[in-house]
Amino acid sequence: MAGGTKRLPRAVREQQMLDAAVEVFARNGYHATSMDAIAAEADISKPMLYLYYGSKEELFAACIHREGVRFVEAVSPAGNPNLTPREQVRTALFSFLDFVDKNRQSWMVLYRQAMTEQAFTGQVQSSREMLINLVAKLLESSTKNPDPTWNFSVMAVALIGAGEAVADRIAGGEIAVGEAADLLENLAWRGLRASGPVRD
Amino acid sequence: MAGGTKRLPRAVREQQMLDAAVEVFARNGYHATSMDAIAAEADISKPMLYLYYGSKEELFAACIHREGVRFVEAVSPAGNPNLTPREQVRTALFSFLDFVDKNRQSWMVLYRQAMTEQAFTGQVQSSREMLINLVAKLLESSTKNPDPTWNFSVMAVALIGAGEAVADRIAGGEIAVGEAADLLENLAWRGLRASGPVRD
Amino acid sequence: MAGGTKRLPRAVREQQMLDAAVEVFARNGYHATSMDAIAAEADISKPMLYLYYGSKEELFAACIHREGVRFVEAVSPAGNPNLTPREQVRTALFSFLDFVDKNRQSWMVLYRQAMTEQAFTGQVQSSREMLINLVAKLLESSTKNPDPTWNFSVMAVALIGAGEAVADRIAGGEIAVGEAADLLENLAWRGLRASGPVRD
Amino acid sequence: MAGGTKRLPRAVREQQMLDAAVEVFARNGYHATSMDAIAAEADISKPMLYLYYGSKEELFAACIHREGVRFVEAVSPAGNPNLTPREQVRTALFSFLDFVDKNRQSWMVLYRQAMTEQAFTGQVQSSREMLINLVAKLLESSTKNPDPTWNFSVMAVALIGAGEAVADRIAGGEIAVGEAADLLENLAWRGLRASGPVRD
DNA sequence: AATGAATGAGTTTTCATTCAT
DNA sequence: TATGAATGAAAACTCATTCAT
Repeated sequence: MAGGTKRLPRAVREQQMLDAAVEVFARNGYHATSMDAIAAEADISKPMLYLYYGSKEELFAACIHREGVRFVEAVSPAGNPNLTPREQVRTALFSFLDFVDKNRQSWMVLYRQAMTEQAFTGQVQSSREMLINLVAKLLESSTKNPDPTWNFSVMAVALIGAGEAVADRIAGGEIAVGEAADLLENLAWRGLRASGPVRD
Repeated sequence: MAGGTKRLPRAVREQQMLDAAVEVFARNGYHATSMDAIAAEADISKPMLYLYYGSKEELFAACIHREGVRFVEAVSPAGNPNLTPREQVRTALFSFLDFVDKNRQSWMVLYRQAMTEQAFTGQVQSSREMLINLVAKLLESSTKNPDPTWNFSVMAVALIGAGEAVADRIAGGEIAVGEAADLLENLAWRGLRASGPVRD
Repeated sequence: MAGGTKRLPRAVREQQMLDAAVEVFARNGYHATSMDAIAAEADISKPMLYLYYGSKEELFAACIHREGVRFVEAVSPAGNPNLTPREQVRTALFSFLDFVDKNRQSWMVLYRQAMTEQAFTGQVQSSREMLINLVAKLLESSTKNPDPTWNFSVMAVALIGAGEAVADRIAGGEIAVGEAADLLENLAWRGLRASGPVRD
Repeated sequence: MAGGTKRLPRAVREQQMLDAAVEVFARNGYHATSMDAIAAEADISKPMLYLYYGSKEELFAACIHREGVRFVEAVSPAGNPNLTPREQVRTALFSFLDFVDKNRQSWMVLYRQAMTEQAFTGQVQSSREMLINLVAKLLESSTKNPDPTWNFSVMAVALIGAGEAVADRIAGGEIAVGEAADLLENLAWRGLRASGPVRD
């Protein structure tokens, strides 16, 4: 009853729907979310959802697309070529974690849901792959005399895995962005020596 | 029809069922897996599943329990106190990644599925939390003059996140165990310097 | 296919469904009635039943509620205070038996089914208890110098039991309303002497 | 595990099974009772039930048969021709209500369950019909100058209905046998005048 | 005589999806 | 544009019943 029967321009409706969908998907997961629940959250009728997005799958795809774009927009400005690699890493790390902190639902949907749902891993994985390659390149370019046996790609996987794990804790409100960024930066640059000599 | 209609002793059937369940859950995820599909895979009738495990939820719980035990059994022997911390880490890393490599479905079920399913995160998260604390302790004890601002717990989260990400690639057959173990060990001990001086 | 595929307003469909449900419940009993059978009888799809009534239990509850209301509406006008007690009893008896005669399915559902189904005895028993108390009061108030050892409540139970048994025969088409009403009235007022001196 | 694997003579086993079946049927009703539950209660395996009784329906039939015989055996001695009709009624009433009081489960199964279950009403109804005819005869024979319009059969239905309703309360432990028998006897012989003149 | 093991057939319930207005 | 009404298809779960030992 709340929303009435307003005629809204397409663009507005689209956002309203995506907002609702992201909200509910983030809360309950893809499978446990029904179109009914999304329609209710958006305060519109179910046929509207189908009119605009065709199917649950497409709606979810639209969600991860929008949130993915937001994510990229938030993180990409970090690649400022005037900075040293370490500064670049630091900036990127911070904007990444900050985005997660401020857009917990985005993170949930993109990471927790999309990554797990067979039908969508592809979409997310490919973006992720790009990011990994990017980081791998960055690592390689910032390393003098690279050891030929050294696999930068795997290293990038590990670093990003570390980042995601930490991001997950941030999304859960368990740790703070600044602390996490420092720590990850140190881990990358110095390993566990960060806190003092490690006994070997 | 494939498997015939033998009368099997309870213990055997239990394993046969769990094998099938793990297989299908790993392939399709918890929600997308129907009891029918599991019964078909195990070449038995659905009521047997219910007779032995009571419900889909309990069946899945039995899966993660069995795989969890396997996992712990495979990894725990690593804690040999005669080794240096670094050797301990190296051994643990290797047995972890080796287990994942040889039990890809276990990893899928335990990590990808159980972690995502609202109803089961608890079970897995608590084990994970224990592991994280363990690693945090290990880090702390192996560090001289620990920086009081240093948060070993977050560091453990990051390292384990890195490990999980790498394990995921191993489960996907994309990278090799030995290489991955070296790399993670180095990351932990030396950061990115591993491959040579990093320009700052 | 028989009934066409019209879009009916909610209120109409509700009644159509209840009609079908009462029909089938009365015929087969609660347990032996499947939602499929009711849907078929109502010439609609099963999901509609769930959309409107939520569950088989709630659907049955809705049935006994509607029939209960009908019953009360049919019987309650009898309580006209201008009549003598005996006239009141006579009127009430007649409207009760007449209702049963004209709404056999209602009686079946309310009495035979609802009374027997563990989950619903409560609902019906409490109405019945009220009726019994009402009758007990009526008996007490219409009796001069009541014997203090006399248990009006048990008497009410007996009389209502007699009424129900007779109603059951009426619902079965075995006896006629007028005759039954006379007889019960006499039984209440005069016992078996009704037909002449009883040898002791 | 409790019962072990004793070899019992057929007759004993049969009773053991019927005891269990009556117990569970009385508690949960026919439909809500599973063969599993009965087997468990009897502490035997399900195939035994089928070996002895063929099907759930036949098992239930055996229950109502045995309980019906018990019932008749308990009540029939009442028909002592040396007694006056009123004494006969009094004796019969008492033995009936006493039986119900001491065999609540029998009553539950015979009256509440069997009467409601489509497939069994026949069996019980025919016994009931015989009883009704018996009472009708008794009424007729004990009445001088019977009013030709007087329907003794309906009167018998009413009286037995009253008796059943009261018996139900006795089975529920709500009222005592003696009181109930007195009351029903008075109701039959004197109507509500039992407690003093009724205002007309 | 007795049972552990096994299942076919059915039940309630849910959900993505589509008409008719 | 917008929706109330409606459903096909499938999922989880149960139960009476039987077979092989």
